[in-house]
Amino acid sequence: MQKSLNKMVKENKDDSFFEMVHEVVRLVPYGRVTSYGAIAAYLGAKRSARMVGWAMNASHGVNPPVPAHRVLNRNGLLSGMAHFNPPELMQELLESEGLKVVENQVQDFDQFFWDPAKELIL
DNA sequence: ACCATGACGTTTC
DNA sequence: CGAAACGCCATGG
Repeated sequence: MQKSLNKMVKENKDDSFFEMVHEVVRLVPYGRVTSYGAIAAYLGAKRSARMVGWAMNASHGVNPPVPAHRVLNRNGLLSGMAHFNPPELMQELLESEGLKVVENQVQDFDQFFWDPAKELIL
């Protein structure tokens, strides 16, 4: 699954896809959330939402840090919580930013939704 | 080139 | 509401 550390280090100059994803996620404002699909769409590959999620897998330990807790699936579900340490951390982070989470789902998701393609101006 | 693997998304049952 | 079937596509073996 993960590249060998050796290869990782050797290629760490590119990471193009991961880099872009991380970049966008870092731009998500405090207290706002977005979705994998929105990010993928913003990057021009709206059918590659999976790749976005995959990129998040590589967001552990990168610098600067990536606020992965602000990235949810299309339903506002904390689909990535299983990858946090501990899993409850994701929800706690969101709640600490003023969001309400019930049953692993962000309330008023559409209200806090931040779409890079619409709110971000290059 | 083929196959498996996903922090996804949409549709259908 | 949950589960499953597809579609999608980058990466790795």
